[in-house]
Amino acid sequence: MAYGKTALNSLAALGDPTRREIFARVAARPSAVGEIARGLPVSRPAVSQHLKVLKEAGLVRETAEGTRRIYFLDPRGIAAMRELLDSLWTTALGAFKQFADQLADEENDR
Amino acid sequence: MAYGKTALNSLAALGDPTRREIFARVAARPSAVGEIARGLPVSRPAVSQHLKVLKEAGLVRETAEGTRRIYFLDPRGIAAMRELLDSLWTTALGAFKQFADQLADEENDR
DNA sequence: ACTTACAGTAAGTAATGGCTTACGGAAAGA
DNA sequence: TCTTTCCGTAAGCCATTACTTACTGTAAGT
Repeated sequence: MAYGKTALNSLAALGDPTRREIFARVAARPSAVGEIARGLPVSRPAVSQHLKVLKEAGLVRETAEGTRRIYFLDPRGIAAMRELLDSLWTTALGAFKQFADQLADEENDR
Repeated sequence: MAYGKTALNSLAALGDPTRREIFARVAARPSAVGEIARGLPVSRPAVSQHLKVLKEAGLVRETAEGTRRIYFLDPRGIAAMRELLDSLWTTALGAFKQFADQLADEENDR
């Protein structure tokens, strides 16, 4: 529980391939739901549902523009994931260095 | 497709809680499958399956040691995720700024 | 007021994914 | 070679969830 639930939810939200694709499109450029759905192999309501998950995960936000809803990246969610990853990265580097040294020693022993 | 799909896949691999725990244990110290499974609420084959996913995501690698398979982190996967997140961070800030400016303009128009 | 365009929600179905048990196979020791 | 230890794979089960169609609602134009 060392990390925020937000970051963990974000990771889980990216578990679905379709949702990853939607996320990538929103990341490329803020867009309306219809635009995002266009070209995707799933229906527009499906995209709406995915966007809801991404929103609850803190990865995207929306703003109304007429009857259209423009979705764009939420910096907070991205930041949370970055922090989580940075923390993992630190401990991982330490462990890996130790392991690499050990491997090198075993090489020298032959 | 502006970003590497591989890195997104890596992030997705960390979506499952059990898989995160396994990844954390491997991150803490390179270990064999049996060691990792010990203390976990799932069976050893389940751990094997999770490790397979993590491996395909480029997050871990393995080396044989007798009949044991030692799993350790793959720094390249971690690095790829960091680069992706850094890139996302930049675009997220841009999208958010654009959103904030737009809101400010609409405020002024009233 | 009527229509059109856009999007979220409900409900039911299909598919995915994580888990288990059972099995097979390679390495090391007796 | 026989046994033991370690591990990956196969098959099937079950809970979750992703998807579709149908519906409702809101904003804007005519």
